[in-house]
Amino acid sequence: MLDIKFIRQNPDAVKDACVKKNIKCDIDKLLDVDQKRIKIKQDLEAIAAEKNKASKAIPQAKDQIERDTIIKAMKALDENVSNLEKKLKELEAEYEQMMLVVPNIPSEDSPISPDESGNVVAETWGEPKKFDFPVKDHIQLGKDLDLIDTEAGVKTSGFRGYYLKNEAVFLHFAIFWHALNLMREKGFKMFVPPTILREFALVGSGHLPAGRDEIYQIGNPGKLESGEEVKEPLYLTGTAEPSLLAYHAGQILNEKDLPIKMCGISQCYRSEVGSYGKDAKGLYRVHEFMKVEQVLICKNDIEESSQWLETMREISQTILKDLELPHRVLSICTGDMGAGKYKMYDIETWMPSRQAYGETHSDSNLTDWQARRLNTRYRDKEGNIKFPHMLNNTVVASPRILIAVMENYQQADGSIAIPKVLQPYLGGMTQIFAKK
RNA sequence: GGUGGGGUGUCUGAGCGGUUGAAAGAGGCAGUCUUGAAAACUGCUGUGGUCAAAAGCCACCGUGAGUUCGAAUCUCACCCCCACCGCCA
Repeated sequence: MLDIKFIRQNPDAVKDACVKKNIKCDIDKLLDVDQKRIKIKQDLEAIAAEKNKASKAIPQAKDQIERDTIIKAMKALDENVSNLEKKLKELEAEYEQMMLVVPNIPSEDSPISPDESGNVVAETWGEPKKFDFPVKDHIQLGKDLDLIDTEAGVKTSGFRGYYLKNEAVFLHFAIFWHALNLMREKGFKMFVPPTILREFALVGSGHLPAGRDEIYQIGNPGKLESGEEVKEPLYLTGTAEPSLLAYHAGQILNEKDLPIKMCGISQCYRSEVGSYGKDAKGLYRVHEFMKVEQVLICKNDIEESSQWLETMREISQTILKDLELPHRVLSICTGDMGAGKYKMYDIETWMPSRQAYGETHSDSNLTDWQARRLNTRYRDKEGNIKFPHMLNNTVVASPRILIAVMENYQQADGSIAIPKVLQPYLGGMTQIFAKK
């Protein structure tokens, strides 16, 4: 969410952001609704002030007659109130709905383009390996070495279901262990956050209302006295980011406690309704996976948060470098970055079967856009209350990262070598062979 | 799932129809004293809106609705927390 005062003063900058981000949002209408609601609020406040004054006079009234006169006057004041209140309620609802859609202003250095074709390669690390034998994809490797079973997965859990098996299970957790250790060294507070979330957390992070289709909703049945069922909507989150950020929702933090560096490991759920045809095979696009996520809350200082965006990108690249996986960094263009973002990088890791880089990480600075939604604030040294900047980035997500590991580490004999850094987590295992 | 007790500011905690935006204490900030510190004493210390700012005004005591001239206080529903019982990884 942007500051309404900012929108009032800079309507053109906001409209420009809508165009660059390819987001439909009628700023003129928003400002019109804003003005109307302010006007009604002022009228109601004037009435409330009169009523308060009269109300205070009642206990001082010297007799019943005087009291009745005042009460009569107050009732007269009430005449228009319910009408105005009804109107205000409608306007407020409309206003809030619109405010949730207004995008953040993208950074000056973000590439401008309506879609992902405008993303720019910012950095490349490592050379895609040349194989002197025909490469298999992770699906084939997974079958041959009995590591992945998608047929059974689909049987039990439907489209995009999968089982990880045997050494793949250990590989999966070895990667997470390695990631968690790195994050602890970097000074992050560690969390296993909840994945069943209330609406406000997802509205706060910006995943709602825009991403409603992407998110699984579950019911929390309760019963009214009448026997009617009521449900508070609950959602399965697609990332630890909302639960980590919402941890501080509604709080006023102290500047000396910033930055707050949080790291969460959680299961992640994505309905993927918008991508039925895409990546239908294998582990690339699945409905549930596990992810280590990093989140950071820092001062409202664009230079500082911009620096943290780079630092968080480096942390993620450290994991990929440890795993010796070739990868590249994309500077994401305005049309591909999402409404709340100021600046965004994706990291893509080389996947031999695709003969291409595939997205494995996503690093974003949302400045104060989320903090305003979550009402997370801090008091600076001068005592001013401000909204902090918030950032998030993938540390590592599996099984997607296993695609890169399995495919890049496959050997001529059909086995898979274990990356050196992971071997200690696997009891010194160096290679995965086909089972007899 | 059942029964009982609760949700008040940074925290503890009082208030249970009308000068209560809210006692008291703790904490925090500033000052006096002190070589310095501690102690003691004095003062200040919620958020948001109107609003860019001051004064004024308005709103906020878990959330939402209601009763009333007037609600932190009464009614209803919901959410959450605590205790005990039941069930359970």
